[in-house]
Amino acid sequence: MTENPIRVRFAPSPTGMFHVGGARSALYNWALARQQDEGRFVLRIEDTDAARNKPEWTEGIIQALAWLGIGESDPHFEGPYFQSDYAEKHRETAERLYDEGRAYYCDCTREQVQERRDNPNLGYDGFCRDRGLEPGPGRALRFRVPEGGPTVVEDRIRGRVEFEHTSIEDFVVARADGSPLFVLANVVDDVEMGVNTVIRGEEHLSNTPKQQLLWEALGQAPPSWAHLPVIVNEKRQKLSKRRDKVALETYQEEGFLPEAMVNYLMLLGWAPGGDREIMPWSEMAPLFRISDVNSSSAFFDEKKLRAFNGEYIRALEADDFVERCRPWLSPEVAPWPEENYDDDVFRAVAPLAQSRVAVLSEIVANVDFLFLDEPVDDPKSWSKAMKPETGGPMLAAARERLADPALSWEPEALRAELEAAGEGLGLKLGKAQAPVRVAVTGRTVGLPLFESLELLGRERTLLRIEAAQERLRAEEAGAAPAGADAAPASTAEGTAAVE
RNA sequence: GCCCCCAUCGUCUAGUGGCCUAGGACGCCGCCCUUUCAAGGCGGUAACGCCGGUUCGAAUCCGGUUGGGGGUACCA
Repeated sequence: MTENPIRVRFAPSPTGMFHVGGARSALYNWALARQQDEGRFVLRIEDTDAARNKPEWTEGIIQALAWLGIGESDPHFEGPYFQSDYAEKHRETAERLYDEGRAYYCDCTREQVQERRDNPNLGYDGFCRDRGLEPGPGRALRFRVPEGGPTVVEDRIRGRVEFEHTSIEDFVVARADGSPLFVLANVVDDVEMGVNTVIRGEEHLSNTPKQQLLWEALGQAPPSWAHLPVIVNEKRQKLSKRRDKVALETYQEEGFLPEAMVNYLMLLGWAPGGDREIMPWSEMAPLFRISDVNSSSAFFDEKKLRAFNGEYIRALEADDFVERCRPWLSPEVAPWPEENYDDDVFRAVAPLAQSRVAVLSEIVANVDFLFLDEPVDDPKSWSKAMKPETGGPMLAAARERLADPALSWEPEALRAELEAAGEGLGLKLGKAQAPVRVAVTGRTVGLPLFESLELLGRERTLLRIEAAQERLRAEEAGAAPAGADAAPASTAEGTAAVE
């Protein structure tokens, strides 16, 4: 027997941001569509809510999908379709439901329904079921839920789920103005587009019996359903736009690699087996089985995502890493004056930074000392490294040695000089390098120091050490003898600002 | 309230009656390496919610319970 090729769909509504849950859902759908030669991933933009819909939001959806590797260039991709283009079909279908007695008009207001029902637990009471109301102003169209029995949803993740018809109210399928509701429009479109497999979030599970009833009422065999577990925050609540970090775009801006994001997202509810987690999409996608997806909710763990991202970054070819960093180095966003930037210098340091960044945006803090006029002022680093007993003396010793014009300005020699300078003060290299590092880069942590100095150059290195010495002297002169912890620091900052 | 879903380390998961004194990964902790920080290497911490059944045998099957979650719109 030959199976019909799978037709899945991804049907986001434009909201101005792309939800990570939607991203996972899209990926699962995409994996399935690509497993069959004729498999199709249908993109439909559910743009009927004109009130909150902007054209650029649709573009955002397409771009986000493309970032994930889902796009128009692939033959498995179909669309995008726009729900708004099918408005006529929606209305026709609503009429048809009415004509065939599967739906009826209702003029009850919410208040009337509420007053009438004896049991506040029930929804609509079916008051207008047999009143034979004609279409007209103020009249919504309600689906006539069959009297007996349950509707059984066969879910490929959850198995058999039964909904007694007594617990499904006669739901509205079209508003009084004739416009269709999600529950109807969604089904009509799926029928129209030949969708045979619906994979979506668990929040839609309770819509499913209603939609299945609709498919049947339209004389169609319902699709194969699969409801994915919700993605939750640390408090185990569904990730919400309002309170959680859910926008794919945000992760992209921070410098998460799409490969890492895709890998991580695939693992939220599913595992390829064999104790493997880091796996490229090309290997992962063929292994994906919808029936193997977990049914319990999954916490979106950014820590683990970062770990994955770091792995992917480290695995990048050196040149690729440089290219991927570019967006954070561009003049529009970089903190340094444009003319200070030197691409050769960046290419030279990049390999040192590659194992040190978990997300690409961190590249900036790693290399900014090379392009800034002055190193950043980080008070914590300063106070930690510039202890009175060691800071000044170490800077002085370092300056003297590094100023020697005979010194060859390369890492090994620089190391030897600083080591010797430290020895003279009874400091091991670990301690000795700290004041120099802070004087030159502004921070206690960073790239390997001697390579950094080499790239910075003798002149700028010496200038920065001298500037730091000056600042130290100013602090000593200005520091109140009774000064508390915070007092010298603020004085220091004030001094630095004047410079 | 009502309908529905879910339940293995802190987290994501492996596990579909014996291979489990429960495996991997992230996190966390320790050690090594080391010019800082990373990276890397080595080691450690830590889970089958609870109560009953079924069975020679249960993380795996059944019932209950507790606890989470989703949905309850003329939103999508």
